Amino acid sequence: MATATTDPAPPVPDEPTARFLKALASEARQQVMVLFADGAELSVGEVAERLGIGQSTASQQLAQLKDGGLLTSRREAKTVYYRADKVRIGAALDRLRAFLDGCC
Amino acid sequence: MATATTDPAPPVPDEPTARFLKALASEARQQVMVLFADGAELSVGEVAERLGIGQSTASQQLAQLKDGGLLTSRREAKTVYYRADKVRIGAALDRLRAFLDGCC
DNA sequence: CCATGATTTCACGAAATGATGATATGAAGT
DNA sequence: ACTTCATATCATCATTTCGTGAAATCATGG
Repeated sequence: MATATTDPAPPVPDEPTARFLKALASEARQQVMVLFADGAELSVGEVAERLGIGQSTASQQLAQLKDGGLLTSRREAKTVYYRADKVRIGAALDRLRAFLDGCC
Repeated sequence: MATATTDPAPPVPDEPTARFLKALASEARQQVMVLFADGAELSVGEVAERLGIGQSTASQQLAQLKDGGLLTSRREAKTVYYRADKVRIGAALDRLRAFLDGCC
């Protein structure tokens, strides 16, 4: 059989897509994303500075965007550089389209 | 000139796209959307019943989804029928892709 | 191993969002 | 006009999210 016993109520869209949507559904995080145009690579501190927000705030937003599959991070010595993850963004958009296609 | 005096800080993605994202960034509303598969047309009461939520809650969720461009409504006598708005959904996805394309 | 620089994690108050019941609006039918 | 049914709006409360500063972690250099 394909599934087990109970079919435990699918999360509707899959978890990754849900996280993608939540990550992007905040104007603050949308503004963060804009900074990463043209494959720009920015550290947490730079993001905080450019947006005029606290450094811990920036760190959390970036983490959520990374969790949502929009950013990747790379550590170089002490500083962590983030950049847009084109591949996963594309995949997320495809999943979103698939969900909307399949649901309506 | 193209713009006026101050350039009042662009909303980042346009308003409609922002509303689209916010509307979809809630698991409750995602579950609502699933009900509208295959062009199904449902009244507020039916949505409330199928999800086991209050009638006012359903009404508000549907309103937000409509505002986000995912649903249309049509009134027939006393009852209001909602259904998925394929056209506007497609447009929203295109705008979202454009934003993500242009920003990263 | 200690000091430093950068980021992450934590706890907290403030603001936004979510769900609910009660009330109001709208559309028919009598 | 009055009643009824369905939906929308309102006031309220519980939950979640957001932003901040303090403390903890992590990686490096001396």
